[in-house]
Amino acid sequence: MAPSSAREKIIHAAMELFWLKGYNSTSIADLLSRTQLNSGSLYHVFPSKQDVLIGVLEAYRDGIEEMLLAPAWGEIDDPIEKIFALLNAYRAMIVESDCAYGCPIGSLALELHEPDLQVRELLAHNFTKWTAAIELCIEAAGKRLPRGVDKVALAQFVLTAMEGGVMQARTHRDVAYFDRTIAQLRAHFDLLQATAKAKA
Amino acid sequence: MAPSSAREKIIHAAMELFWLKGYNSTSIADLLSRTQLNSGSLYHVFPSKQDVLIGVLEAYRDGIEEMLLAPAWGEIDDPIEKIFALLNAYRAMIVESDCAYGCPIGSLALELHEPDLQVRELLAHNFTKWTAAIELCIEAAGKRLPRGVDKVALAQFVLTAMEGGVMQARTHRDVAYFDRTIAQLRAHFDLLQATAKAKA
DNA sequence: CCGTTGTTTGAACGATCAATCAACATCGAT
DNA sequence: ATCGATGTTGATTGATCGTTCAAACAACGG
Repeated sequence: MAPSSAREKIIHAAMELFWLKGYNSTSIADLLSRTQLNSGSLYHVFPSKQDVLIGVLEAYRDGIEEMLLAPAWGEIDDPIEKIFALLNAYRAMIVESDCAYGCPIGSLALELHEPDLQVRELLAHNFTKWTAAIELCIEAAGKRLPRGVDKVALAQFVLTAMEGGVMQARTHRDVAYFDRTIAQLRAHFDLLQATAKAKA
Repeated sequence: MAPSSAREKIIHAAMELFWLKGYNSTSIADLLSRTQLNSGSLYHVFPSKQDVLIGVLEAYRDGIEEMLLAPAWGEIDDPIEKIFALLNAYRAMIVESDCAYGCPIGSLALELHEPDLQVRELLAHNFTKWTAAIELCIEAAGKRLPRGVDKVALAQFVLTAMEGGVMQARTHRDVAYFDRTIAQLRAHFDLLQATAKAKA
């Protein structure tokens, strides 16, 4: 690990702390003790705490391919299996944290009740990039899905299932809630594929 | 409106403020100015801020029938339509708040990162009562749904769709994201009903 | 009228928060 | 060696947070 700049250190620590404790519950002091920096250094790089958040959201946005999609997909080729492999990566995150933490973007999206325009747009952009990746999978599935299917809506539905499943698993501290949600989504995809086949 | 007790005033104000601003961002001072009470009065009724939260979650839990289900269902009899009528009630909440606020329980569930056991159990209980109501609808739908369908999982899937749809609508400040999610859920129910019919 | 019990008052407390800034260190360029 | 630019130090600030408590007040039975 190369000696990272103050900026990188802060972003790295903030990504973890915001995920663990949320934005409001993470104090500047938390970030300083974690990074071994002083407040002046932090404020030299980021004008305010919100700018740290913006940096974090930009890092998630720019890293979605290599940090999330690539590790989740590995050698998987089948487009529909790629969707469920991504969902399985979230499952692993849930299990790893004993059902305490879920999707960092989703948590922030619900925690920040009146975010600035810039923050809200970054949250939205993160969601959009996520669903765009799913959309590509759906497109690649081609004729296995019915002709008339709304690809945008279906991709957003996958995100919905992930976020809703994560929320319930976290609340009940039980992955089974996530698993049942994904099983239902799988059933939905199976039904779609069956109808596509029937019409062919 | 009868002269309510201090306890009722605080719970009422807290339900609104926690919904609008979240738990952490709502200060005791906010509650006091809203209720025109003094801090001593509040702490005479609730030992701590967390006890206010507990009171709020109990109020939601105990009021789900008459505050949520009854108004949403009105004169609707068809069990499957009752499900979508409930979802439509959430849609109305989203629109009314200009896509700023969603499900109060879901927001709290994601905002509180390390809640006490009692708080977590109350959050979970709220979800459970919600899905139990959906489960009754699914059961009432009887043979319109396939025999082997997992009723518990399907009910939780409805909650998933609601929470995920609300989250996206809030983040994008656009109800269309909620609508697309519900449309997908409707498609899922339609497919289930079609297969139930085909097998009959 | 007194005494008792239950409730309200609101100033005050210590903790913690995000943010500041004058002084200081580092270092490449000249 | 000197200088300016760039980055760092960390004590300090003022605001706000949840919470406390001695004193005052209200209601009511005896």
